[in-house]
Amino acid sequence: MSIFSIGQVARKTGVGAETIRFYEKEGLLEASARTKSGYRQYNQQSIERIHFIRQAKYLGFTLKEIRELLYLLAESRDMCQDMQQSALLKITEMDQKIAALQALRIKLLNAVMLCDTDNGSEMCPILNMLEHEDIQNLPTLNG
Amino acid sequence: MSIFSIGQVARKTGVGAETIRFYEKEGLLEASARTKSGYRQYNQQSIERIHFIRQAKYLGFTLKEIRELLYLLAESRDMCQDMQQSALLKITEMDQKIAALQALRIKLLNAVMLCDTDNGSEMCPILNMLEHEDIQNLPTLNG
DNA sequence: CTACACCTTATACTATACTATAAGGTCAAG
DNA sequence: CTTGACCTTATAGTATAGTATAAGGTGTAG
Repeated sequence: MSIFSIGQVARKTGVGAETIRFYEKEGLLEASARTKSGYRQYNQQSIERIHFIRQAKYLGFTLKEIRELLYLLAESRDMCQDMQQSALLKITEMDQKIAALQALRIKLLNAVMLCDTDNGSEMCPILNMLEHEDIQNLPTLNG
Repeated sequence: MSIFSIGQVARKTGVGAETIRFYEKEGLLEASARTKSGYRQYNQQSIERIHFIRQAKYLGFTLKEIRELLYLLAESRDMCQDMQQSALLKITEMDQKIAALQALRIKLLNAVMLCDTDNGSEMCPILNMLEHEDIQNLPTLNG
């Protein structure tokens, strides 16, 4: 398994090296192994963990929440009742987030659909896009 | 149609009055009507708009993005081609967010399912919950 | 007409999540 | 054996999104 320096991980993940150190300080990344001279050493798993953090951040979770998520995901093997309850709460929260995003998506799509499709020779771009299947999971309108 | 003071709106939305003024300053809420003495006046629509802002924030959008979303939703009637493209981009982004959340949800659910269901007399809480249909849209595992 | 809750603006402070800088140590290439 | 790109820590600065405070005006109840 190959080992990466903080700079290499930074380039691979698109996250600044200072941010990676910051995540370590904040307990999102466990303190990595070090070379004799003190350089941090990372592996493929570290990179995936950073990707996970960025993704969760993008989905509206705070670093504190992401720390909890990582903990829940990591410790699943010996999860106690409390942790399971906590995990189920998170899952329910995600269900609600998904439903809310779907509603917002449809709202915006409806707004777009109100456009005048008869303006000149150009076809409404939304209809164009749908024909080319650039949009996945087309919902039923007003659904 | 009834009219509300900033304090009433704050109580109705659970958002501080200072935050409502802050949103106005940031262009998320149009400058509201005023009484002769200068008091802000809000209506039901203002309240819905604030709910929308909070919801979108919760879903991981920045205030800047929310300002754009509000604009796209409001101006749909005379949307030009550019705005439509912009709206479609947002919809695609939301599709990706939804897919990512669904994936994360399943990941967490899988982690929970690894629990030992034979620990004493108590049933695994996840199975309990599923039986009681507290969780909507049960996904196929590993799907 | 005076409390008291509420409103106004302006300004300052806070938390979160980075991002940059300084001062110095490491390491491979030339 | 020095140059330059990299690493280290510590500390300071920034952007975003509020949150609090000060100093004062408004409105209604007693």
